[in-house]
Amino acid sequence: MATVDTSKKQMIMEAAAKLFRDRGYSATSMRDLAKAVHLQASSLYNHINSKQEILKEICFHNARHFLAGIEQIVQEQQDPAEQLQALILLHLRVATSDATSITSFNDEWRHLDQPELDQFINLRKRYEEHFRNIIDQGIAAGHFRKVDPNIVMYTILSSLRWVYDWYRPERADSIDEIGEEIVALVLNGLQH
Amino acid sequence: MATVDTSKKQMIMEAAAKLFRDRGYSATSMRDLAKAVHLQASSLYNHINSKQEILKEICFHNARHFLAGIEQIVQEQQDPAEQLQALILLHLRVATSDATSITSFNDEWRHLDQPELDQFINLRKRYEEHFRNIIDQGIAAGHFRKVDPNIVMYTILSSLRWVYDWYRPERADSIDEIGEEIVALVLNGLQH
DNA sequence: CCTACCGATCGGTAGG
DNA sequence: CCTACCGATCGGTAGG
Repeated sequence: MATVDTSKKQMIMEAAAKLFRDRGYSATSMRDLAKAVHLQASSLYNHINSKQEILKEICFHNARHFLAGIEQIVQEQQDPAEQLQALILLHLRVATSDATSITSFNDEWRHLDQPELDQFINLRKRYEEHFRNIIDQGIAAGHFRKVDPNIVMYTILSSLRWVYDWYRPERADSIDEIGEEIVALVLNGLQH
Repeated sequence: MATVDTSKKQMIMEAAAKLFRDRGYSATSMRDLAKAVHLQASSLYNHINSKQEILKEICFHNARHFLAGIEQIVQEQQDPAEQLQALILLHLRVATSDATSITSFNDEWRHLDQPELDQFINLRKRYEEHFRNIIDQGIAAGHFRKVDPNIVMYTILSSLRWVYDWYRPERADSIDEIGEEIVALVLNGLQH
């Protein structure tokens, strides 16, 4: 007995991610969420402990995913240009497998309470340091032009972020084609 | 008599933009806003009509600003590469002159009620059509590689969007230097 | 998993 | 510009 419980929690988590993405954390009420999974608001608390807890799980699940991904890339790939390409594909792969949750992760983390807020920001900083290192090494090795690593990093990260809001699986272009275009744009630029 | 009223409303609007940026529209209460301008919540309503109205003014002020800007660029500049460069500088100029309001414009417009929500989305569409036209013409004239105009547009728009969150006037780099780096990155790419 | 309900807070109004 | 207050809604609990 008591085996479907985890899947019910999963359903709640996914409905919450969708609502957080569409309306934001603050504008989503527990009654909205309850309605989405056909429960009374009070019944949600048999599966989750609080609204904050849902946000925490979404944010840290994705943060760990990205951090583990970039650490693997840094270990496996040697060439900075290849690392950068793998990084872009990592973002796109995560985006397509878990698009709703990642938008909450991107936009709603600021509603985390302390101390989780600081913990989250630290995970993000660790990720960004890896990212900057890749660019620094690309410059040092002469593969990249002498650019500001911060500007390049934020330009790439934000262009990938947009894909989550914008990409719809029904579209003709596969996500790989979009990835290749972004990689080409960043590496080779727009001009002939 | 009654002359300082407009400046008091301005103070409220600016405080609201800052709060909307930092906490989001829904998580900002009228009591928060009142405290920021040293009033009682009820006294706000001598200067503004509703919380929605504040959001409306912020969103449409910026939307009109961008639309007018791109229409002027399209008329004045001939070369697509120059138009693109002028467009990037437009975004950065708006960002530095009105950084807080623009973040609300970017992130909080979804909390607009109807029919303003649809009106806003239409303004945005008109802006994006101009943007795509510039890229299309650049490709047709042979100035740009054969890229997906949508991907290029969103990559550029989102990389500029990030600057608002990230740029602090105290920093060493001037906004023009950042702009030049982004223009160079988009036009020439990262690789040697 | 539900009914019934809690104290707190919300956007906004009445009236001066 | 304030005091006093409205009905609605919030996240969450008690108890079964």
